[in-house]
Amino acid sequence: MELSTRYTPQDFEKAIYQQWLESGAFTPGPRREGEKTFTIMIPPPNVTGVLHMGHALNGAIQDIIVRQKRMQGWTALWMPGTDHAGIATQAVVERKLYEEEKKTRNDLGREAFLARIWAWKEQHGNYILEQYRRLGASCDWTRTQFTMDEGLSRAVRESFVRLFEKGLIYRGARLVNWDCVLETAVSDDEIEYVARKDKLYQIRYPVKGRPGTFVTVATTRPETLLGDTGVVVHPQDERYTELHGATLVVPFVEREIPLVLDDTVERDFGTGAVKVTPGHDPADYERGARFKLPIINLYDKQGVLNENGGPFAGQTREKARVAVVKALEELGLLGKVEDYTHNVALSDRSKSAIETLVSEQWFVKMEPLAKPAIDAVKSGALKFRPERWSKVYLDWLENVRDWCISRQLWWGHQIPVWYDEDGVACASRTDLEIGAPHPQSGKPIVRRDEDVLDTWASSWLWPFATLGWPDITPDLERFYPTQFLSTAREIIYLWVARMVMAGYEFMDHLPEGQRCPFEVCNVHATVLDAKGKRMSKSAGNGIDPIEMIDKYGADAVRYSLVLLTKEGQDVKLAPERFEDGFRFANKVWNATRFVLLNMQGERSDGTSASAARLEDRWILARLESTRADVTLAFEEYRLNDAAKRLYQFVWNDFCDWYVELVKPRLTNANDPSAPAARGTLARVIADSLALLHPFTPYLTEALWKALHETLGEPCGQLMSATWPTGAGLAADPEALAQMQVIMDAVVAVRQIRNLTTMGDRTPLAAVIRAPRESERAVLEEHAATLRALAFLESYEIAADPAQPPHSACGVVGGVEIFVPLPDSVDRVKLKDVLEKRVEKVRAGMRSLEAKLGNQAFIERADPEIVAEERARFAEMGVELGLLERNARGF
RNA sequence: GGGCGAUUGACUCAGCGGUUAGAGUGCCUCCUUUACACGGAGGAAGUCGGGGGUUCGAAUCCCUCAUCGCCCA
Repeated sequence: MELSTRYTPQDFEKAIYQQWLESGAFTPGPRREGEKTFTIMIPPPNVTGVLHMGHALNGAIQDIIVRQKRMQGWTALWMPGTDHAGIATQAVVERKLYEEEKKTRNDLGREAFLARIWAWKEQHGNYILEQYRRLGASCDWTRTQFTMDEGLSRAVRESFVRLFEKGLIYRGARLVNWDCVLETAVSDDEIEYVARKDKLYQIRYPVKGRPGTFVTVATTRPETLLGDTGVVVHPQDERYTELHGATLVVPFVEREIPLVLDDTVERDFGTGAVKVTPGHDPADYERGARFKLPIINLYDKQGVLNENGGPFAGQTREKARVAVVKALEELGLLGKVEDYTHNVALSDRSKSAIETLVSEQWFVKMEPLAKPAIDAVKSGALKFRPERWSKVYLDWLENVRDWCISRQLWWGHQIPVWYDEDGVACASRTDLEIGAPHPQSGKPIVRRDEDVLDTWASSWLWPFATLGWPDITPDLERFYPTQFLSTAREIIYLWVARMVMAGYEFMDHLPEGQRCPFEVCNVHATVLDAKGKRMSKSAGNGIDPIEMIDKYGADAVRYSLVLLTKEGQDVKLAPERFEDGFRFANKVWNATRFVLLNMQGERSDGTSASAARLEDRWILARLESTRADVTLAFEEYRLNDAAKRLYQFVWNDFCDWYVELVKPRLTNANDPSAPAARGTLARVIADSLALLHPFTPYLTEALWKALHETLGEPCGQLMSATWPTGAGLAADPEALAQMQVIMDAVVAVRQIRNLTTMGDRTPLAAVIRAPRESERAVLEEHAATLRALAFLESYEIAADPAQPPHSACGVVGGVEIFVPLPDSVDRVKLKDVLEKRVEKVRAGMRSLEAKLGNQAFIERADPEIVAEERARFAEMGVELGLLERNARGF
């Protein structure tokens, strides 16, 4: 296979993905005796979703991990799917219906409308999963799940009925967040807070029986005064002492309400008097409950004032606000009106202001479910990465509130509850007929609950419902519990905590210790834009991952993201950052190309060839330490460390040094060490491709094939190959130390070349003074290597040779390298360099000297450290001596 | 309002108790040497946000302040 000189991912990514799919390697094979399974459940994206950079990052993380485990021989499963995103999807289809046909869902009726949503889902619902494929995701697509599919639906119903029967589900009138546009309750988590410039209105409440006396309160929502049932002040607030026990009168509706003493009031805020509207504010609701204040509901489902609105009944919230303010002004009850910026709660979906109101909803009692989920983290059964997120998780669970699970929507799992004529509810695993007898009361069933369940009421079952639960299927037994979950921080409560609760609650066929749905919860970085702001659709500052994949290739996108994100640390991302990964991919491509061009159709065993030279041993030792480091990093899910290590190995060790070292051996046809060089090249590049494969799967897969074709070796695909084991490799500290001497010497000569602006090719002679046997022996033995890399024409190595006249000097440890220069070359810069280094080493020695002269250090520091510092001091002394002597020599 | 994180060369980030503080990009000089100019060689560039403290020793631990940001309410 001929490789182009440039890395062009567009040429092969699609074909390789197709090859993987056809090979069936994404699907775990048949069950094997003693197999270890490794499962990742994808956080199911919304069916309406479009891949954003957070998905891309998270997708890359999951794929990298699952691919590496697969290569290590685990039975690896990455389970894909989508959720039905109740409100979001219904809203999309409703909008479309209105735009195209000017119809509402009510025009169609429930059944016909649901058919429309299904049709939409069939057509568009796979979009985001297709995008995951572009990324290279090795999900088992044969198992793709959707939360509205039959399997998940059965699980949802089973879980509901079980909780209902246990008394953990109840119906009650509670304060809920109401979306007046979509006309449904929404959970706390479907709300976003937006800072908005508004007005703070002061309102004066007349005190009953004391004309001319008022209590002034401040509010941003003056229309809610119609629902006020009290005003609170702090008992110690002297401004109100004489009004204790007074009764106030709500304007317009003439309701008499008490002035209540409450020591939780912040005296310093505003006027110190606070109106209480228990029907429409969560804090007021609690306060109202404590003082047994009545609850008045002002609004209907659309946010229009009802009969309790007195003269304002029939107006919308917005209109009523204006009208109330105007009327207050006319009555002289309006005080100061100030500009005020505060956070307004908006519905995620409709972006309308959330109204808080009391309504009948279904709730799940969370406290009993939370307990095992708390223990899971406390006992270490579940670990967060980074660890600090466990605190966020625990805080939420320890203060958990009951979960409002009913939604006034059509798209979703309809609540499996039926009522008899008295309104007695029962939950059922099978549908009940209207008219059939109620299982408890025996009276005829008259209706089914119309509402559907919150989407999270299905996705919290994801880790086991996707594996077949409520049946205890072979898949469930094989893949549950899973090992790794990776997600965004904002759904730690929404999803992660609930999945853990569900695991403990429903996996009761397993012993307690095996119920937690995953061992590790990885909380990935948040992707910010170049200015450090969160990427969002509304801000329009997002970078489209697919656009980046088109431009740079999926491998570059994956690698760049991982290179950029240290575990969980937020990342500022500009589109140009993807060039990092692209350049690296190009480097890998060309390094492999170099190897292929030099192979001679065979793969000699570089690791045992007698002609192996120092650089061969060195690069193999570097390969081994890289392999070990990368493998360990994977075990600890430190992908950033692994990616950086590989970058450094491939680019610096292999390309910059080894390939250059080996070139002369390859071009010389008679060099007996050429086969060893070729063998080493093949070994290193093959292992490098394998180690890189999880990060850059497409590129390495393509190169793997090319390599083996060139070698004439049969090979399977890389994604199914074995993770490098390090067989035949050794740490070889001797080779590492010896190469270091050579490399330092090469760099010293190069520095001289650059400083004297002599080109790389100008032939130079060198005289090397190496009084120490250890260094001299290495330099003598590998003089040819040094000569080749430093482009030396001649060289002389001795313990104490004479310094040639008019020469430059480089000092490396105890070694001096003299390079005689033509008279035309100005040596001033060389002197500067030496003097600068003298200063630097002196400074280093001064601080070391102070340290070693400090009695406390000698006595209290670790003796090993003291010995090390002494040795370092001595070594620096040697170097300083040489530097000083040579600096003086100018 | 509560919690968390960040602050290290021009930029993006590593380093988290003992280094003469690192990398990539950018910048400067040189090099078209047959893997790659999406390249190679060399170089300049940082009092590690401010102030206290702990320690023989602090970029690293503690306190505090400031700025930016994220999550939650």
